[in-house]
Parts: sequence; structure tokens; C-alpha cells
Amino acid sequence: MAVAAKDLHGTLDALILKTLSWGPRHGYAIARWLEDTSADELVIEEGSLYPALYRMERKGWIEAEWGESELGRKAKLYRLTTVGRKQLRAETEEWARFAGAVSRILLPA
Amino acid sequence: MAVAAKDLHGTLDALILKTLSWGPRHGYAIARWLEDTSADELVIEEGSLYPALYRMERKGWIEAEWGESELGRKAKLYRLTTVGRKQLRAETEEWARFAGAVSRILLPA
DNA sequence: GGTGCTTACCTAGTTAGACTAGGTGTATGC
DNA sequence: GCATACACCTAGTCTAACTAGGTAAGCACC
Repeated sequence: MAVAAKDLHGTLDALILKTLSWGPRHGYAIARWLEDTSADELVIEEGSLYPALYRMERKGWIEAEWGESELGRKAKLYRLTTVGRKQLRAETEEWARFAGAVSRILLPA
Repeated sequence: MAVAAKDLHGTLDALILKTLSWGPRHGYAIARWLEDTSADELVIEEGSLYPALYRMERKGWIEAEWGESELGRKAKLYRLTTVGRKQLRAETEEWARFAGAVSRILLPA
């Protein structure tokens, strides 16, 4: 059984932005999608998720609106802004460079 | 020009352990080696490095001994312990899983 | 001999992100 | 009636890395 990463090490924002790049989603669904897509290798704690969403909303990367989930429940739907899309590109690039550099040192060629 | 990563996001310990796996080195040389090897994509701040070395010494991953640098200066030489070597394997594996999961989500296939 | 650069180490205090550990309320299934 | 899943929220803590300093020795240079 895959032991999940304990710490998202600064990648949470990028992961959320990427999730929303596929279309608007509510918080709970973002967490579920990331966990499913990573085969539970990433675990998104709610105590990390919701503060991150506020942070990103304040920064203008995402916008929220109350609506309904697929199951008909009250849910806060988030979607990417133009600034957020730009931010996603920047963070993706930064991740590629960082992860590449670390991997070249840590992992066998 | 490569803009260096601002934050090592929890990889510093693994990077130090890996550096020492090639043989004993003093703190300053560890930083130089990592920066050179990553073509300056990783920057090791001294305010991060020395506290990390203490942390790792306390945990028994590395051992220190005063000696001389290649240039004949007083320097504290660190080397991996058996526990540290085991820790390096664990952290490398953890990094591979984590970076893989994040990359599969963020980066285009 | 003074000035500046590099080597080498160290530390106090701050920041930021994710965490733990709780809480609310609604709906569904048994 | 009770447990579980859905969906959101928050206070407080932890940790790693950061900024921004400092010490000291050796070297080159004029």
C-alpha cells in the first residue's frame, strides 16, 4: 500500500490551479480529484486545502461562487482567473526546473 | 539565465545526504558541490545549511569531526553514518514517488 | 599596511506552508 | 436511530527554510 506523502512541500497551489484548469470545481471535489488522480499518493488535508483556497482567492488566482455540487448540495465553486492561468504556467515551469535539478542529483541516471 | 529555486521544499536533507554519499565533505563544500552540480539551479543558503547539518547530526545521520579543507583551512568534516545511508535510501524513494505523482499531474505527458 | 575577496562557520529571529484536531450542518443508507 | 459521506471552516502548532546579520583566517593587490 502506497504510503502517502506527508507534506506537499509547496506544491499545493500548483496542484489546485492545475485541477481547476480542467474546469470549475468545489473544494471537496478538488481534493478528491487530486487523490484519485495520484492513486492516493498525494493526500490533500482539508486543513491545508481550505486555507490555500482563501490565499489564492486573495491573490486573485481563483474566484469563488456559491452553487451546487453534482450531488445537489451547497458548494463553493472555484474557477481559474486569467491571472491564475498565468500563475499556473509559472509554477509548472518552476516545478519542472526544480524537480529536474533535484532528480538529477538524487536519482540514478 | 536560470533563476534559482527560492525554496528547497524539504529536499535539503536528502541533497546533503546524497552529497556525503560520495565521501566526507565540510559544510561549505557541500553547498558548493550542490550548486555546481545543479548548474546553480539550486542555491543552498548558509542559514539553511548549517542548521540542517546540526539537525542531521542530532538524528545520527551524519558525524562531524574538525579537520582541514583542501585549502588547508580549519573545517568541520561530515560523513554519513550507517543510519544516514539508510535514511538516504528512504528519502530518495520518497522523493521519487512524490515527484512522480506531482509531475504526472502537472506536466504534460 | 590597508582594502577587498574568498573561504568557512555560526546564530537570532521571521516567515510561510502544511499540519493536527477539532468544529458545523445536510443527506443517505442500513 | 446511527453511521457514513459530503461539504465547509478554523485555531493553534510545527518545521523548514529564509533573511540578515556576525566571526575569523588567508590571499592578492597596490
